[in-house]
Amino acid sequence: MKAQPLANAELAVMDLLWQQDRLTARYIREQLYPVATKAQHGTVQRLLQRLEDKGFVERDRELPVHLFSAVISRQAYACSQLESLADKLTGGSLAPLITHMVEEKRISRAEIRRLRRILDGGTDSGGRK
Amino acid sequence: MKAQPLANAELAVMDLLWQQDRLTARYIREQLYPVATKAQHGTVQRLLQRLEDKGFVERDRELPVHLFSAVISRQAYACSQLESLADKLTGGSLAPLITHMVEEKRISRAEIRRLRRILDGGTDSGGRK
DNA sequence: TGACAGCCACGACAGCTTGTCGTATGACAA
DNA sequence: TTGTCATACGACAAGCTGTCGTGGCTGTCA
Repeated sequence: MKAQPLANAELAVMDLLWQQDRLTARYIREQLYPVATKAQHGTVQRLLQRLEDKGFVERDRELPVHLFSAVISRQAYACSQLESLADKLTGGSLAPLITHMVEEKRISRAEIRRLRRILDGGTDSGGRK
Repeated sequence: MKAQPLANAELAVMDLLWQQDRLTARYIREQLYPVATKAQHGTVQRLLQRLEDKGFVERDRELPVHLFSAVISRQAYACSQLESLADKLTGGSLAPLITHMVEEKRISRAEIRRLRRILDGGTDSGGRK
């Protein structure tokens, strides 16, 4: 799953959809523009439509007021971004990235412990590429 | 170190500078545009100048033909991109990213072993945040 | 010295994306 | 019928990216 990157305003919309599924455009507008002028209706609709075009958002057209929901999860998106980062910079491998972060002490010990626990779980279940 | 993202053509230049330090603009042009028309001189110069403005590249003006070199390493750049990715998507933590990748089996067992070895080294040396 | 080649500096431009706005249209209730 | 709300979509400015062209400087060679 190769997801193209999201721009800022788009990410803000996705953030809402990742917090709560099935939102109306109106609710999203209220969150993003608390003091809404008239025009911002259209802005949010535009963002939602583009996100739908890109395959990030799905809309339920049952009711006249559509309900929007995220197609891919935040973690799946983050993961795909991480993969494309690794592809571009380190030949697809995470090791050089993590190595550098550990050497530069940009990961706390707590985080390192947490990561190790995750990786320990990873080989138990017989990870196949 | 918060490095802004690099565009494709810029990344191609950096790739060359990460492979060999101290290159002339001419050499870079020959690599990027093997069948160079006249105009591509300027293109490469432009890219190099923008990279210099952004702080990615340093130029040695000693000789009339400048020598260019990368200011930040590939790994440092990759690391900063990874951090900004984590900041935007997972509150700055790597754990959710890695968790998802392990669960979805997007990391091979060999890679997991390699990562664990890196992390084991990380706590020995008493990592301070 | 003069002509020429190679390089640097920089202005300019088209194409694309992003965020925004305005308008047209349709559904529905008072 | 009129007003309200939502969708659909055309349009646009701003920013970034990749590209090109021109002008100016420096060095070499006849």
